[in-house]
Amino acid sequence: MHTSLLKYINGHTSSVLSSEEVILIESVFKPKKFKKKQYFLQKGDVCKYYAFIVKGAMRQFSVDDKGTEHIIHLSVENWWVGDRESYTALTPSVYNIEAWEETDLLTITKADFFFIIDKIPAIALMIRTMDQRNFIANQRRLNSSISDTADKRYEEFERCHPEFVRRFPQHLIASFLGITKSSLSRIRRLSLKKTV
Amino acid sequence: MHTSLLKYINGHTSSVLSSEEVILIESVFKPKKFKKKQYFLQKGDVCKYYAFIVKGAMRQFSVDDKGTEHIIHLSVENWWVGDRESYTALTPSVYNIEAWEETDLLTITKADFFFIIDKIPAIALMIRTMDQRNFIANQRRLNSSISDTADKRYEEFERCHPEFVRRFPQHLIASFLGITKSSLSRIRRLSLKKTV
DNA sequence: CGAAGATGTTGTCAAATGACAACATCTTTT
DNA sequence: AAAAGATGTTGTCATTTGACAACATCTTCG
Repeated sequence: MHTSLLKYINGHTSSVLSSEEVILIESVFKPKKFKKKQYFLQKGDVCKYYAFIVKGAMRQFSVDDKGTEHIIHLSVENWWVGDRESYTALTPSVYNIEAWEETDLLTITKADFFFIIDKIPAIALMIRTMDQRNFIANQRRLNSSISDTADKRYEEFERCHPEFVRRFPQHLIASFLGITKSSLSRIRRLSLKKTV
Repeated sequence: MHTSLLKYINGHTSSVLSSEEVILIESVFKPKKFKKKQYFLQKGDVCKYYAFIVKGAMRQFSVDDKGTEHIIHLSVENWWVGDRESYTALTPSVYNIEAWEETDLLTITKADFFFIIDKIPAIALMIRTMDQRNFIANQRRLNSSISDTADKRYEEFERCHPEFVRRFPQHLIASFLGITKSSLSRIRRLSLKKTV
């Protein structure tokens, strides 16, 4: 169960984890299984666990006054899920996180995470790299959301994340891009005409 | 010149910097002055320095095919500026960073930054906290950009960053929010009618 | 002072998008 | 198999926003 996580950690660092480190890591990450539609986090609750996705897919979303859902993140294998704000500040989350497929997670508490950050240099490095990537990805998404038109954003999304287009239904992707499902449907029809 | 930076670093950690650490920090951060409209980073160049703003204000923006500028960040005293992606990957930046006012910076190279991260625990902690905050801020901005209407986004911006509204012209704020200056002008007129 | 530039508002029109609903498929559940 | 639910498309109409231009201030700089 932990092998994909260990690979992930090693992938972020030049040295290899020692066997003591591996044991420590395996002791703090608790495997949990989620069924389709099962919630990992519900709005109003504190996010007690951060989690590494071993297998499956999840979505993080907010719900506005009108009851409309807005997709914040779509995540699959080898990604992390959790609400960082709630996790570190211990405040009630404004987001929901739900399994979209049968999902295997490796969960870790805040205390354990802080503990292994200090104990294992590779983890500290991994976090820095993760934050790094996240920073850049968010920057790009933000840039495209204020700079590009909806059809360009979708085109870009399709190009960068073809597996997501296959794996998540269209209305979730529309919501991720900040448009309605009808609008995305029309954008796709028009872009088809162009290429044909 | 460095006092505001030292305060900033101490503000992120419970312990206080030792005098050796202070000397090391002062040796790697080089003060630089920028005049209004002077570029700190130009699209196509590698971002060789990250910088702490001691005094002044800067803007980071992209320019699209049509020549339209899009504000990515507006930054003032006690904020950091730089293109993290270009800085760490040493790739040409797609952004411009320009002084909007007379600005005093404390700049640091990537090599020096990595060096002091390993040497000074408080710096490592500061970076983690910075990334943390950035992560959360970006998450919120992203959430609002896909969930809220333009008038709500402006209202929120005004509420959270009143000093920015005073300090930067309206068309930059419009661009930051992802709308045109005309549109923002109209949104403001309508919101005035509501409150009156 | 006068010219040039920056900033902000408004008008007009077109394009993009949302809201809402109906409908057709397709999948899952009972 | 039948029913229920999820997904995706399309139509209609209203609203928002963008594009573009004109204009009024206001500031900056020679």
